[in-house]
Amino acid sequence: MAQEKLLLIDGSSLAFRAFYAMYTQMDRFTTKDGLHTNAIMTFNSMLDNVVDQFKPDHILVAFDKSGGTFRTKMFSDYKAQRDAAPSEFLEQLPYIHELLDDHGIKHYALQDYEADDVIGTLAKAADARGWQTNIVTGDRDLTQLATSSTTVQVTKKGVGDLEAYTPAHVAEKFELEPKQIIDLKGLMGDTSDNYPGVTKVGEKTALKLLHQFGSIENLYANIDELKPSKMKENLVNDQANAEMSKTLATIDQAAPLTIGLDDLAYTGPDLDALRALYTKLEMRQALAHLPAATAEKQAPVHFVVLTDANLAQLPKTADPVAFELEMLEDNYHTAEQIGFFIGTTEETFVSTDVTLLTLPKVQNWLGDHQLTVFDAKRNLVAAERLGVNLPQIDFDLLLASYLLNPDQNSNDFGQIAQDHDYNLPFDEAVYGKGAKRKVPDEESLFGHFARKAQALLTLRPKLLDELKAQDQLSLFTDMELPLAKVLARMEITGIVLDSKTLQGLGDQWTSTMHVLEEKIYAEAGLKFNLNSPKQLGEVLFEKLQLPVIKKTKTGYSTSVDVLEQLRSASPIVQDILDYRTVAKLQSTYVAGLIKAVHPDHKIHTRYLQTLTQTGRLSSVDPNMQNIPARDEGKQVRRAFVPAHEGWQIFSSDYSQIELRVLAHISGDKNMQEAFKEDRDIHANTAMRIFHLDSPDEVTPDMRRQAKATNFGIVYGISDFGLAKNIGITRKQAKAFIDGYFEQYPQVHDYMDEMVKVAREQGYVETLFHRRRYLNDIHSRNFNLRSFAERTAMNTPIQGSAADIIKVAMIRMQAMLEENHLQSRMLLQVHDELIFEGPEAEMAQLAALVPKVMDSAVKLAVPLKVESHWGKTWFDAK
DNA sequence: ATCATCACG
DNA sequence: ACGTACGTGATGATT
Repeated sequence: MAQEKLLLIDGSSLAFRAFYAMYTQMDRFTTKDGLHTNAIMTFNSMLDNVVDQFKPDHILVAFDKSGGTFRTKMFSDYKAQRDAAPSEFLEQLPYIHELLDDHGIKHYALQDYEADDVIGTLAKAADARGWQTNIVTGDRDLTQLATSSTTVQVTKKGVGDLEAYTPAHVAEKFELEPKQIIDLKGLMGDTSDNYPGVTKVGEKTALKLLHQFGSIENLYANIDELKPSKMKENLVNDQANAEMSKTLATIDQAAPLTIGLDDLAYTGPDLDALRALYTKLEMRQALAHLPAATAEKQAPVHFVVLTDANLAQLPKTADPVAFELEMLEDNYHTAEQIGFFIGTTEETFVSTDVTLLTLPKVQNWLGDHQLTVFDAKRNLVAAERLGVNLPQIDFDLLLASYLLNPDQNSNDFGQIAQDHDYNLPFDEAVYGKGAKRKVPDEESLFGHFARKAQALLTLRPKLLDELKAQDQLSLFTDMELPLAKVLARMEITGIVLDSKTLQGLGDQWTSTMHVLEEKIYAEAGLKFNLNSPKQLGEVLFEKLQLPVIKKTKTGYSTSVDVLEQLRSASPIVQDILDYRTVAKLQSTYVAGLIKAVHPDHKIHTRYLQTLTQTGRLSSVDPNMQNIPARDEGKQVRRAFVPAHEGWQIFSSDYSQIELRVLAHISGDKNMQEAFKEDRDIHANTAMRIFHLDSPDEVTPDMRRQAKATNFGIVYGISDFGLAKNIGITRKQAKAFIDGYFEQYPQVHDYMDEMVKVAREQGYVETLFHRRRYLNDIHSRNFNLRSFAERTAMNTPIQGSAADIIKVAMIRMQAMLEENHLQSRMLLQVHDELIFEGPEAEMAQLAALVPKVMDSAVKLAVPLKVESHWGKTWFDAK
């Protein structure tokens, strides 16, 4: 039989380390009931790490017992100087105990003794039995326990790394044996435990003495060997201290334990209990890593494999039907479709033959029922690839979950189900991840399908109730769900990319790049990797000795704002800036976009509808919302062309939508007046903050500064941020902001109000009741709290603007269909919609699109929309 | 996987 | 005294 392995954990010390390791981020880790979980989470992952690493057969976690110990009785000041543990820590301790119970790990504390003594006693017993022991602690004093079969693992900075103290390692570090560690502590004392040692003796001196004498006892027996000195005087005077300190530092290896080694057998966690605890504590990471969520360990489920012979079994029902067309990859435009399920209240029908869906019988059946899905857009696009229509999706678990709380950052079905207290294996657990992702055996796959179907039908009424309770039913039913269908249509339509045109541009940029490269190498006097900020930093700030303006945490900053300040210092700087520009265009917008073109010569982006915290969309594979719009990069837009000869690209954008939203929700009369009279809002702001009488007095520079201030206001202003942005002093920026709030007083009230609302109810809302929770609003950490406050001010503005364009998109799609136009909507870029259509329809679009967009919602100020069209996206400006 | 950088609104 | 503008995604380098 292999050697028994024992793991002893200093629970008190590790819990403390865990708490302080995440101390600065503490307020990010709280449950909705306000319980801090940072120590619990960190302790949990430390536990997983060490159990994984040492694979013990026996485990004990020892804690200090509250109240005094035999050491306090001996020396009343022992640990007396310590502050009481923070309440945020103490509230977590009971949960750490519960966590250990659920992990199946014994924990123990003994009256009058410290965790060290419990550990020391057990380690000694284990040594006697010839077991192999690892002790995990944050306290170096425990290294005195190291023996040939006991290793003391001490946490290094943070909690991730362990330093293994074997007798050999102790010898290497201190030239001492483990048992001499207590002599070391006796001489040095310990400030954290508050015992004295010998005056003026620190680690250096203590080590020297011990190398000479071996122990405190031997030192005092032979003290005459020391030449007279201040140190010797101190030693003599403090002999009692030294001896007492040594006793205090000595771990009692014969503590009267009421448990023994045989009580410590470790057989693994109670996964159901752990899952329940993790769920209760909202520990999503931990839940995700729980190995239990595999199909095998789930209760068996029933399903029927659908074939063309048993289609008649699909029952007619008025109840909701769960549906999914499953793919293992993110990109549903191209992913292999591995199967589907149709789940009714009674039975789940499954198949890997997705062509069954194309049979008229199945299509008709699907058309006759209300479908409940996870990710409507994904299913719509995938079905369309088969030529299948899903006309009646009326619930989307992913979307509903996102609206209830947008900060869920997962789109794993199992994860979302678990977030709503429904136990469903993660997709990741059933399918694997990364290179290991594959279609599982049919039994697992179909079992997973059937469980998902049940989850959908169970969670649907629950989430609908919650949406209703949060006043978000209309947001869900009338906005997000219809939008999913509109977005699916836009993604499927795609936009044609003229790769030849783009490649032509790319060739020019590539040659510019080569010229600049050579020039820069010559100026630098060496060749290096220009794309490496690290190497570039060395060249600029070490070789060329340019002044360092800013540092990043890894080295010198070489970002644009830094380089711009260095432009006059050396001609190399401008060349680097130019190189950066063309390198970016070439790699991201030429090579990158060409790589993303589908065989139909089109780009089919995917809009992420459940990602942003504000309600905006985002766009991936490729990102079509950050195509260059200014300067040379704008040429890229020439490569985006209509799908047909004689068609054009048409674009409409909201003018100043965020400031108009602000004027509306703040109710500010002065700002509303400016918009009602269609004035240039930035010039208007300039007149007000610079106290001018006429628009003629506004200089371009005043307007620029006023514009930056307007933006700053929308972002949740700070004088520092504004100062940095427009290159004025912080004092001047402060004056701008004060002036601004004087001129737009209700904007000021709005800012205060949003922060107050966030504090009182824990979240802020948009015009359409989109919600964002701001846990950090109560943080004691200035940075986190300030960030939450700015977010409270910005989110209703950015989010309401996002709501408005979403409404416009839904109406716009309907209008295109009603008017039987060939034109179609292709892209959305936050405040802008892009279409393509026959040249003959351009005039109609020019009338229709702005009308739909500016009437999407009725605000206290008008919405203004501007339109352009032309042969390419570049020309639609 | 994370960082620094830079593209967009 | 603290050290900050809001929301995103892709790239190449580095770990």
